[in-house]
Amino acid sequence: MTADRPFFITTPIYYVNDAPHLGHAYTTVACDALARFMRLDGRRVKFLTGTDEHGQKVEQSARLAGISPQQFTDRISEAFRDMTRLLDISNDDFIRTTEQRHVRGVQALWQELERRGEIYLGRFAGWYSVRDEAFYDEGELVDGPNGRRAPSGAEVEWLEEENYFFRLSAWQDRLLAYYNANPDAVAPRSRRNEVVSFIKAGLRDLSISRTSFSWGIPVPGNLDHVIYVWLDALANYITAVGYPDSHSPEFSTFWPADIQVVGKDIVRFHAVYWPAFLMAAGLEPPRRVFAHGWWTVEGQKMSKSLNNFIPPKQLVDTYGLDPVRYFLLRELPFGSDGDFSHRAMVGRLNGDLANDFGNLAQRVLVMIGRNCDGCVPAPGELTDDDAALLDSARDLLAVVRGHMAEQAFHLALEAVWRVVGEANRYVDEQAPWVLSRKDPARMRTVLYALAEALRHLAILTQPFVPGAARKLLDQLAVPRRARHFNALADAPLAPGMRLPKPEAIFPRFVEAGAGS
RNA sequence: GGGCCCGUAGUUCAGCUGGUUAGAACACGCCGCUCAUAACGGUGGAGUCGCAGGUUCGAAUCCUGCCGGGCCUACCA
Repeated sequence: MTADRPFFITTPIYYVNDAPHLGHAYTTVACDALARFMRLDGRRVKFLTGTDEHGQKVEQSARLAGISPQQFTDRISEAFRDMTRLLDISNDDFIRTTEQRHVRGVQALWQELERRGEIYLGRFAGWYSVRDEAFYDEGELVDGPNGRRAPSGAEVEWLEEENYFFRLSAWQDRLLAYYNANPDAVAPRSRRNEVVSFIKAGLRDLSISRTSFSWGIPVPGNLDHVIYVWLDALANYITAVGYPDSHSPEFSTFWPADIQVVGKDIVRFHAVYWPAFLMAAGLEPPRRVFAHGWWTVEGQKMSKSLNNFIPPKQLVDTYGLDPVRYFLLRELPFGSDGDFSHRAMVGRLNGDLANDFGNLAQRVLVMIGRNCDGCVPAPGELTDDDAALLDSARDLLAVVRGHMAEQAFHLALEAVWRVVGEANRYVDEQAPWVLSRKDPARMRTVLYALAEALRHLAILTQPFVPGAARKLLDQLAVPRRARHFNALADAPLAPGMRLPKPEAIFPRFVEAGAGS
């Protein structure tokens, strides 16, 4: 038993410059599935998400909108909270970098780094792009029509700033040693290799303060500077568990995080800077940083020019929440890039969900309703066929658990659906509609085996399609307290239990305008 | 420029350290069933394994070159 072993999982905190879209939904849903899985498996989970609210771009966007940065940030941050409700996200906390607990924690982290001699005051000079909020090397600039530009095409200007620096260069060897000793600390493997070769290429000290804008956390002891947004943002993962009070029960229980899920674009911040900051402050790095891939939409990259960012609300309104969650987790290996298309979405929804799983539940429950007085039937002696089906269902937890330990959602779901397929074959082979006339006792055994298989499937799919799984468990009259993974083996369906009238858990998607 | 990855049935992809007729899912054809959300089950056809060489008794699987596509290469969710 994994009694109460803590599990801390985080999404990135989302930058409030953008409205929530498919990409944010993806990261968040993946974390939610993992968090729900671990809770059902008996772990004590803390699942954190939130918003990143400082920086020059936010300051500018607020000015454009004619409101204060705080008002601006309140508004967008709320949109992300709306998204968690929309997607039925089970986060235990939602942190904002403008909150007092965070500001205090970041300043404490700064002072700790300073005390340990990891920070020094220097000068930074380079080509700066306001739009990108980034400095570029001479060699990175490209020639444009109006002079030299950033690789992104943004205008650049020569800027010299007094900056505080973090001694990142001093951590190169220790980072390499860490990743050698912990080969799974960055996943998937290809990302780890990228990170390692990046570190091997040599690390320069990192500028960690800015004087060109003020919407940020002030540097303790020097109010001309605000703390660089990444040092600010990354720290949310520890300020949310109580840092700087590193002896608090919350902190010692949950830090280091078990897994921090990020998009592949920000893997370097999380796998190079972040562990360096932590080690420099005397703290442990996260156990794993997992970088997932990017979605295209109908074969095209999501971009501002195409304006094809899909709002999560639109997806849920069109397909329903559970189908969207299922699609995101089933369609491609976590870590790979993929394409979101209407055609593929409907294929999964009607194929996997409605036809395979939903219809299986329906045909079994309807037969029970008609032939067993609407009560869980009492089984007789089991045949080898019955036992084979039940064994497959019972073996599923271990298989799924193994895949979830590696964040292989698509394999976990594939394994579950193999049993769905097996159950459908079993229905056809046993033909309970024939048995209802010829051998009612045998029919009851068959329907019991099917109902019990359904119970396993419903319990195991809770992390992925919580709404539909809940409906199915209700229809099987499984009590709320018997829905965790221990109940799989401990609480089989009780014959005689009255079942409610069955109702489709995954309605088919019918194209608008499709003839009747 | 440097580093890394990929190119396998109509489509999306599996094929680990080389070894009998190259697999799955979806789509398609045929058959069965009729409990069910016109769902389910069975069965079948379909591939020059990017191209050209090489190593080997034997390569989709190793090596070289070429063509095509992608990713990383320092402060941008």
